[in-house]
Amino acid sequence: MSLDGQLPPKMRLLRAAAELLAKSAGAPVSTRQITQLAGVTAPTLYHHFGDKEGLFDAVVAAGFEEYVAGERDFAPSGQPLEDIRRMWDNHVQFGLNQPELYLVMFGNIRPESRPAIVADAEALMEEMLNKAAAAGQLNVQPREAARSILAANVGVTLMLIAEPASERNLELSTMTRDAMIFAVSAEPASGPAPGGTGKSSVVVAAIALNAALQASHSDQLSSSELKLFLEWLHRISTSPAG
Amino acid sequence: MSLDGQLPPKMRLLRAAAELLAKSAGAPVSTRQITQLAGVTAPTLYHHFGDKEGLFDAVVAAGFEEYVAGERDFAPSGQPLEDIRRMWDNHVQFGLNQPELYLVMFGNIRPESRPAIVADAEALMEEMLNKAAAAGQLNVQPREAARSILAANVGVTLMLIAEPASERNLELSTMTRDAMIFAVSAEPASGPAPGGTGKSSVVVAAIALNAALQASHSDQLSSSELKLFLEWLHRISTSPAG
DNA sequence: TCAGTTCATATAGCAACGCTATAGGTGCTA
DNA sequence: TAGCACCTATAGCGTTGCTATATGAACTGA
Repeated sequence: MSLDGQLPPKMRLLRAAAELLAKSAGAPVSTRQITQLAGVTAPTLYHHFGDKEGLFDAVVAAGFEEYVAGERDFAPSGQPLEDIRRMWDNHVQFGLNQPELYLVMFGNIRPESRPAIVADAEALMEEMLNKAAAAGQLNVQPREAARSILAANVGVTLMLIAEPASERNLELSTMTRDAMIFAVSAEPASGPAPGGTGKSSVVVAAIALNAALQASHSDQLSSSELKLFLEWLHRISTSPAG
Repeated sequence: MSLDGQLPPKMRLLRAAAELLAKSAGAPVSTRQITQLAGVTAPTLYHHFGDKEGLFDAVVAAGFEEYVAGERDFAPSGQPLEDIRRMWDNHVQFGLNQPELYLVMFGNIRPESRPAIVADAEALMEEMLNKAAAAGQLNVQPREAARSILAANVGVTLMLIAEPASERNLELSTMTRDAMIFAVSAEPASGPAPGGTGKSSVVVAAIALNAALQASHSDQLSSSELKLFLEWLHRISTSPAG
């Protein structure tokens, strides 16, 4: 029940802290747990890391190496915005794979004291956005874009971590991701714009849906279902009190 | 040095906790501090609130009242999306005005345990988005839109709180805000949804009708008919591509 | 070779923490 | 007046982060 291999105590402390942090389902990890698992006593921890936070910072630094490695671990696709998309997804996945570590890294917010890790992550994203800017694909400054995208990325990841694993819906991530990337990109808008000048009445909405259904050929309903659906739609849209 | 007015101990505890929380610049607040300021002893706290977290939850509940009041404290502009914008700004301002309280409310993330406050805030935003949907101004489900917008809103607010007050740049907020609102909106002049996956007018119309039906109480269909009708409507409005 | 110095670890314990077993006081109802 | 429910206090438990002090090991210079 101890990590007393040949490694020096400093390493054993780091590994013990990381391991306990990963296993502790949100519960706080005590220095006594850590030192016991590492097979050392309290003063050793404070000799090497100053205090508990110093140890955690060191663990975070190691975690950040892994994070950065993940963020770089794919060949540039040649499309910077596509790479940003992958960075986003990697960020979310990192958070979901190691939620405790992620919370220490990005969730441990204190007023007026910015974790260094956030600045690093921003720099990483800004670097990638610079390529997009160089390719004329950005309509805002890379730094502002990076801050904005990262803020949303962290917000989404925190939300997903807070949800029960069974209810997690990654569509929240992809939707927010594409919204942010689209907003900073300079791609010329193309395609038809849906018309939605309707008022809030049920009747108007039903009529609009009716017209839209007639025009398109949606196959979400079978023909018999569609027939009945249209009949009800008609009944609603001819309702006197909308 | 104590809040021992005529108020009952329960109230004094609540006020003491709120006051210490507001003043403690990020530092943790102990139960001993709270009980001393309130002029009571430890068991009183645990009698009324169960444990420390229960007391904090009560403080948060009071804070949430204030938050909700702020979110509703403006006359509806008639333009739901403009109201969403104001909700966003109010959210950020609330966080910057009371960072400690905000961090307890939205920053205290633990894996797999969602703060009730988040669900409430989502419901609040979803309510507003329903109006936008009813007006045909949304191209995604109000619930998904609310989750996405709120996630980004929280992320931005946390980032701003973490920054030194002198460096805070609210443009981060407005930029992210407009990006999110634009992404979920179906405004004609605005172009298609991000990524080129524009929703067809059928989907927009179906979402609008759905919202309108929820809002009104049309009796044109029987309850069993309505149930099936809504199910089909859902199938249409979640269709991957019109 | 050996005293002097530095580094690294252990023993033991402090103050503060969240929390509680137990008991006493208060005010209401019967 | 008796009984009961509610509320608060005394005192203290176990755990927390951290440290004053001491001991051993390794290196250094004469």
